[in-house]
Amino acid sequence: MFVERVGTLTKGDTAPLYQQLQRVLRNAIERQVLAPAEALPAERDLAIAYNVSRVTVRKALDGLVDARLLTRKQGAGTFVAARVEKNFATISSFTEDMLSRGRVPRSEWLARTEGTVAPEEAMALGLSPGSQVYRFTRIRYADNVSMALEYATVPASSLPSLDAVTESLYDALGTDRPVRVLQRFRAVLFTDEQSELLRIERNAPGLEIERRGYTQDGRTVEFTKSWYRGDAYDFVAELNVPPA
Amino acid sequence: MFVERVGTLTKGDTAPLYQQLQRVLRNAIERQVLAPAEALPAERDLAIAYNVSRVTVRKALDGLVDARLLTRKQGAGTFVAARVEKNFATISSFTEDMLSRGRVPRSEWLARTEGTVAPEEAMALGLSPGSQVYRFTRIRYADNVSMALEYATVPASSLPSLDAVTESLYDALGTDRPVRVLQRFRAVLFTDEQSELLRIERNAPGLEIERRGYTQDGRTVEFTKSWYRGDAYDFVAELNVPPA
DNA sequence: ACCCCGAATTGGACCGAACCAAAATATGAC
DNA sequence: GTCATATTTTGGTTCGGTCCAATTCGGGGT
Repeated sequence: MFVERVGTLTKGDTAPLYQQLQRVLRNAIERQVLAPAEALPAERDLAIAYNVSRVTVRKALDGLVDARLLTRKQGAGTFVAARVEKNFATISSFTEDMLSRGRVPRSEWLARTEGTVAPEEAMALGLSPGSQVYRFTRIRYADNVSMALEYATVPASSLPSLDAVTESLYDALGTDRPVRVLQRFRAVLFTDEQSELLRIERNAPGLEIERRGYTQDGRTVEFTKSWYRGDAYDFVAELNVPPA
Repeated sequence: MFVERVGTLTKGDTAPLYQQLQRVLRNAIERQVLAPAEALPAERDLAIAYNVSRVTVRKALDGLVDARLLTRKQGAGTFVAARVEKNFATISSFTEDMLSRGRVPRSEWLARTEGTVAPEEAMALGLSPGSQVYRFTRIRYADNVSMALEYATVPASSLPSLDAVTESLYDALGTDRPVRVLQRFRAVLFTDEQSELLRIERNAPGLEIERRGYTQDGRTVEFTKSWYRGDAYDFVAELNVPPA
């Protein structure tokens, strides 16, 4: 039986059924209990097997389909994705990014100030002139190797205090953590001043990244400009086509 | 009445109801008939107003919510997103990218060959050794200004013939068009040879982009490595957090 | 063996209905 | 007026059904 192979829904679990089903299937796929390209039982059969309605099964599958773990073909069936791609891309802060690569992040503070929004910031953050903002300027290190210069601006309303930020800005933001960011990349040459701060040779190439972070409800909570060392940093991103 | 303000479902339209509802709402939002932060009628009321079931209303809203056009708050209501961001990011080929910026794309072919996969390509494309591939090498221009050097590799099985590609590779791919791409960015210095091809000064910064394109069903159909001029090209991307 | 066609299977779209949980609002006590 | 509390409103989850459309597959005919 399918249920025995992949696992059952935990009795007593208060989470929504469709999420439980998702978890069970996701696990099975990740540990290859369900082989790539393998067909799942029909939705109607899954519903019977797990004793839930087909609507619930579909809602569970919906999530896994747009997480790219499954593919559906009308008339044919639902299949485990042929090639399960890793959790690539999907935003992360510098801190999290480094940790996920097995490196130790560290920051050297250059400045940490409170002030009134500058015009450019007001535009980017969608704030009215005169609003208070916090600014954070840091040199970022990974395993004690300088990686980037970072200038972050955050609305004062999104942080309890100026020194709420220790290492990770995103941790400090808490519920105001961005769920979505827009980034602009371009290649530049480091200025002499920047080279000195990062202690790298002059005229080295750098990746200039401008980032705007948005909360769930669409507020802008982060405007960050950074310069990454071209020789030490790769940025990986996933893009999708618009849904037609 | 709400329906009069935003529009009605077209009678006789054979498209699924939830898609029609989506279209109507999307239009209203885009042309500001529905103001940002404005609350929509309750789902139950929408269902009555449009004479569809609440399930259908929810399915329509679901789509708009994760397209960031709406936000939902349990107990409170559904609201037009405060800040409607443009269709940023969301992959496009060089051709489409340039057209959307109002520039005229052009290519200068350096090579167009057929051959057997190289080890690096086989790995990237997930092909077995010995498979046939097409390779396309071009200099890309926008408004007759050189923008990038591009080396693309595609499985022969995804294209009818080597010369199916005229300007846009993605057009030629047809149904095998990627719906998702993974990109790696890094900043580098152009080599002397590259500088010469692009007719730019030596030691200029460039954006090195490695791209893998995936079709709907997870097959890799594109492996492209390109070098963009740092002074002429900005790349914008949208990232999301994983769904927990 | 091969090909065409109808039947069975499978996902896709919809419906009406019910109950839960969070948020907003009305109510009443102080 | 103020504040705690009950009620209402709103989205969130789940059910059992029905019909449609793409795909697959078994038969029958050649």
